This record gives sequence, structure tokens and C-alpha cells, in this order.
Amino acid sequence: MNKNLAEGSSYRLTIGELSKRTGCIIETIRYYERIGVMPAPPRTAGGHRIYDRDHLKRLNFVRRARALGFTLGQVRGLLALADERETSCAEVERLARAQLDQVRARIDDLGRMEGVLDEMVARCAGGSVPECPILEALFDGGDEGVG
Amino acid sequence: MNKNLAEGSSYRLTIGELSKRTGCIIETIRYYERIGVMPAPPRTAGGHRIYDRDHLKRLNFVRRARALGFTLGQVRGLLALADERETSCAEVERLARAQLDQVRARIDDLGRMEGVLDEMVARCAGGSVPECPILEALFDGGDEGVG
DNA sequence: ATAATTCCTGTACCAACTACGGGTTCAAGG
DNA sequence: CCTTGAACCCGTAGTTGGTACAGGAATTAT
Repeated sequence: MNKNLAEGSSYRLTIGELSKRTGCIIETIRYYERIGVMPAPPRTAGGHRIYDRDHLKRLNFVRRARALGFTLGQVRGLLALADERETSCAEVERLARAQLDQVRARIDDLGRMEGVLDEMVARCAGGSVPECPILEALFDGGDEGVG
Repeated sequence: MNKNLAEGSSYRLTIGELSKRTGCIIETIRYYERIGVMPAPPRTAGGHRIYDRDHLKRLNFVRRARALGFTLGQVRGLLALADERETSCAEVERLARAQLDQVRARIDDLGRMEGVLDEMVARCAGGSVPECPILEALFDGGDEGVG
């Protein structure tokens, strides 16, 4: 067990409270439980979920990782590494680097899109509009520079 | 009718040939037909689809627009404008500009992700690894600068 | 005690495809 | 003409990352 995930004492949260504290809607919390990203918490006698500080931390972790573009599969991997500890840091770094590479590739990709769109729009704004240059560009060629 | 979509003479393509010429897999072509982005083509006696140059042009249009990040809903809108003609150019430009804005917003967003990931990785590479700084960052704070 | 709120499960839906199974049809060779 | 194999048909289910109900039960406030 990781100190990051260590015990949470007598801190009870309903799913609604957890939702408010994390900005993650209730349905999504239950969804994370269903797919195994969040552990199934204990329940009241009537079946309502009760969460503690660990759940809060873990859910914040998930949300932050998702906000950085990690897929849920990757988040699962990161959490597994956080849970095991021992020589995991290098692997975490590898995952983070891979994610960084992906983000950069996506930025490049979007940059190319931006260039093409920008040129299309510019050509449109300037001309006397004999035929719409944007539609022309889409109909006749335009593979170049987009990927 | 638009000159861009005008008649295609005696040019017969099977779905497999259309697929090869556009780089769009067969299932996707049939999917586009199902959702109304591509028109239902004529068929052989046995039920096989036969396409002509118009279909080829239209499918290329769809693929190029998709590659530029337009949603299928937007593609539908663009095609409708291309089909109607008359004063559509301003509207096409508006759509293209909106798309450009979205692409730029997405680039900004990814740029922020990149910054955070980059910093996380940098902190990891330099340190003596007492606790993994990447996991720390994800567990304790990190909302700032990501959105 | 009762009303209002929150929570429960299960299912269906979104985009934009992709994959598969089981059954035709087509084109070419013998 | 007949057979073979590739290509095609349709319908359905799965993917990712959730969101949105419906209809009922539990909890909390009055």
C-alpha cells in the first residue's frame, strides 16, 4: 500500500458529496466503479455507497489524469503502479512521456488542420466568390497537408 | 444541382473499388449510406452496390472534411449547402471559421496539457526519486493550468 | 408521520466507426 | 455450363467515455 492511498479514518461521504468535491457527476462515479477504475465502496444497510478520503483522492487522481488526456486504460495502469510501488517510477515516467508524445503529435496534427482551414477561409474572404473556394477545396483535392 | 456533383456517365465502381480509391473502408461507406451522408446507390440485379464519379467525389469530400475535424453533422450541413447553391458561400465560410476556432481552442487545450506533462516528466528525470513526482502531482493537486 | 431529497439498479443513448457471422452473388477458369 | 473463390450482402454487437432516464427504495428534514 502506498502512503498516497493510505487509510482514511472516520470520514464518510455520500456519492453526492463525493460528486460535489470532485466535480465528477454521480453517473460517472458509478461508471468508474462498474469498469473497475474505482473500487466498490462499503454500503449502508440500505445499500447507499459510503466513501472515504482514499476514494476522494483516487477519484481526483483519475480526473486529473483524464484531464491530461490519459485514456481510462492508461489511468488503470497508473493506478496499478501507484498501488504496487517498488521500482514503479521509471514505468510511470515512461507512460507520462508516451502521453506527452501523443499530445504533441495531436497538436501537430491540429496545427496542420488549422493551416488548411485558415487558407481556405482566407481564400474565401478575399475573392469575388465566383465559386465557393472552400467547397472547391473539399471537392477537388485537399489531401495534401492534412494527413 | 451543383456542378461539383454533376453527372458521372458510364463509370461503374463496386464498393470495394470505391473503398480503394478513397481509403475509406467498406463498412464505413455502408455506414455513411445508412446515416444518410452518402446516397443509396443503384444496385445490380443481385443487390451489389454500383457507384459512379459523383459518389467518388462526394465520399472524398466527406473524408476531407472529416480529416479537417468537421463532425458528420457539419459535413451534412456542408453537403446541403453544396447541393443548394445560391448565397451559400457566406454560410460555408461561417462554418469553416467556426471549425477553425474549435481547432485553435483544442490546440490551446492540448498546449496546456503538454505544459503540465512536460513539467511532470522534467521533475521526474532530474530528481533522486524519493517518491514518484508524477504520481504525487496526480494525487495532490494539479487542477491548475489544465482546465 | 410524512414530505422532500437523495440514492439505487438497469437500460438505452451519443459519436463515428469497426468487426463479425452466416449467407449471397459475381467473375474467371476449366 | 459448372465450379470455385473472392467479393459482397445484411444485421447485429462492440468500441470509448461517458450521459440520461425510469421506476423504485432509502434517507433526511420538518
